[in-house]
Amino acid sequence: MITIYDIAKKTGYSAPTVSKALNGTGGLSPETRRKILKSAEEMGYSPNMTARALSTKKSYLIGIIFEDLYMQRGFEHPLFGGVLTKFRSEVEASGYDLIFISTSFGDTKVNSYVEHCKLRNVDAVVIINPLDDYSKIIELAKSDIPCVSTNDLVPGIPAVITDNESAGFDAGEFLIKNGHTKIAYIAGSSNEYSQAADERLTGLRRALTKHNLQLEDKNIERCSLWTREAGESAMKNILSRNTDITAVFAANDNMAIGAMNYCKQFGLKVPEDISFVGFDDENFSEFYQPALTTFSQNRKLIAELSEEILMNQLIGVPVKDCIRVPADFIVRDSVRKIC
Amino acid sequence: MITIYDIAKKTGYSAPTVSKALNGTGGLSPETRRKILKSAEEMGYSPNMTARALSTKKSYLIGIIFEDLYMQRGFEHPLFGGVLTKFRSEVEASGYDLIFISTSFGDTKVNSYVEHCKLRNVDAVVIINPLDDYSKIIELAKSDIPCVSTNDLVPGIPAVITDNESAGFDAGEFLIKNGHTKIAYIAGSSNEYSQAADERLTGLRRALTKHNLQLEDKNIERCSLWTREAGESAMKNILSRNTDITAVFAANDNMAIGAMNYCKQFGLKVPEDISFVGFDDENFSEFYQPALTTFSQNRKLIAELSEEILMNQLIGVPVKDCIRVPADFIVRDSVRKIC
DNA sequence: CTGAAAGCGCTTACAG
DNA sequence: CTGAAAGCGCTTACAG
Repeated sequence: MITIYDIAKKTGYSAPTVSKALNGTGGLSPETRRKILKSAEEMGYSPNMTARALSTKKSYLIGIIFEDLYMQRGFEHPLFGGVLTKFRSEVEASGYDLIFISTSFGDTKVNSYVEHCKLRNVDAVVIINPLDDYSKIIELAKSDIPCVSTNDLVPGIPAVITDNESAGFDAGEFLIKNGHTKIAYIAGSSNEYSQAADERLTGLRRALTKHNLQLEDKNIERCSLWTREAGESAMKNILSRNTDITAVFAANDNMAIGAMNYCKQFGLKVPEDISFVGFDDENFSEFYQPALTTFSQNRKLIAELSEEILMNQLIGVPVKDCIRVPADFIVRDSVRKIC
Repeated sequence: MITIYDIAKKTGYSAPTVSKALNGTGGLSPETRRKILKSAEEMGYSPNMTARALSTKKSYLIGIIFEDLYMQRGFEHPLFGGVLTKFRSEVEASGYDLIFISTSFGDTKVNSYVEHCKLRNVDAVVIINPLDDYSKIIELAKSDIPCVSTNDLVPGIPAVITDNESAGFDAGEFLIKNGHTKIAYIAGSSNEYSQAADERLTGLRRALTKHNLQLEDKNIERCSLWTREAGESAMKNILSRNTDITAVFAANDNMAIGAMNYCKQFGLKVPEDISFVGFDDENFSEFYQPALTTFSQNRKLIAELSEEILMNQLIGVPVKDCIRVPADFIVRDSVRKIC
């Protein structure tokens, strides 16, 4: 490993001068700067970020909070995986590296995101998806570490989130346009900070209201999970109360598929007897029979905008509290037009 | 931020003594150790890994090489995403953090994995999938940085890889058992370091030979990519030469689906007229019509074993050059039994 | 059992 | 324009 002292010795300058040449700071003469840079190049010098970080307090490290307890899909999660892929390429182009932040770190019993961030000296963090225990995110929001969130709306943390309400509205409009009036809604849980399920419902309601229709309570089913099994049991519950619905908006494709499977078992044909709209555009959704009509969240745009927000915070430019990103509606074969 | 000097001042001991207490090193009296630990706890001390790394040369950082130029699926890649998910949890339990390593780093024109590793002082690196330019991996293999690879076989780097040949053999046996004798093979490219496609072919050949059958050259199609489109054109080429094959082993599900789509277009029914076995068990494969018979690579085991190999290298325990991990065969509906 | 000294590789005032 | 000094937070010989 070659250091600035090696370069200093070789060129006859002092270490601080070498440092300034390398960083383009300080009023060095063009000549010395050139000589130092040339030697550095020849000697194959590369800086030690650890030492630099220690003295400047800037690590060029961005922490990633990425968990998926809940869908258990890890990096293959239909939204989070895609966001991370694009976020990584953006951040690397800006000269930062990505490090995973957890609530634990080996035997040093770190027990919070903030602590792990301090430990590693990260400059900022992107919250792609946190654990269920939001107290640790609140703690992070209150710290002085710049953050951005791509899924949750937490006070004090700028967010870039899919415009769920508009998507819900679009789903409603589409179903109504296709002649459906008795519509059901199924979704997983939401909480104070993660409200996608509620927002999609609000949008759906707005569309129905606009057309003087109603979403009856008995046609709404909320589960704690967002799994296929949850979709199945939600559908079962709805059909046990009410069999005259003609369409279902499911808040994710997983649940849609569980629900459609149940309908088929129940003796209903999809979409002849009952239509479906999902959410997420999982890569299996085009292959399900019938191919599922759904929404694709704009993962790339979410990643780009959140990276921009982080970088702006790092240079002190004010940022918006929350940017909503439209989802793309993908029409396939799971909705039937009824006259 | 509170440092060991703060603890030193508060307890009346020196910084080195505090350091020793915190690390459990040096022959401190139980009493001082207890007092220092207690104060550290009370003051909410957490160590600065950057400073520690600078003085010890140990960062507790594992570099991840993860690219997917080739399938363009990023973290959603059917093999790599799952390996990374599990690898991360293993490594974190061992007290290490994960950082992404690229061939570039901002304006400091880092241009190699080794350089990026030195920059960040990583203790070891896991190669989940590199870029096509293997010279940079060779350079890494020659460096003194401990590595493990989960997909490629590079001299000097221990590897944990799916037992592709056995899987190919199993695919062959299964097809033969179901009465197929005219079998085709389609796959993407391979190279010196990444030989999955060749290995699967070797296994298939071995099964055929065992039963005195032959895999004719005109029934083998190799593409540069592993995409759906590649599968489609491979199938087209084979059918243009020879229409009496009854089964195809495709080296990944993507290609299998492209090929099946082409067959359908061509007027062949799957599996009535032509049977298929794929590889990877993508999450859409169960939904394709017919549901695809395929292999699932054991991502969790690959991750566990490779983490173990890395940790062993870190403590100087000798490790194996290459461990092969069996893939699970998943029988669905895409192979027909012909009498 | 404890601490003074030096060092890890770098940068930032400050002086000249 | 250049360099001596001090410091970032920690650890490792070494001395007592």
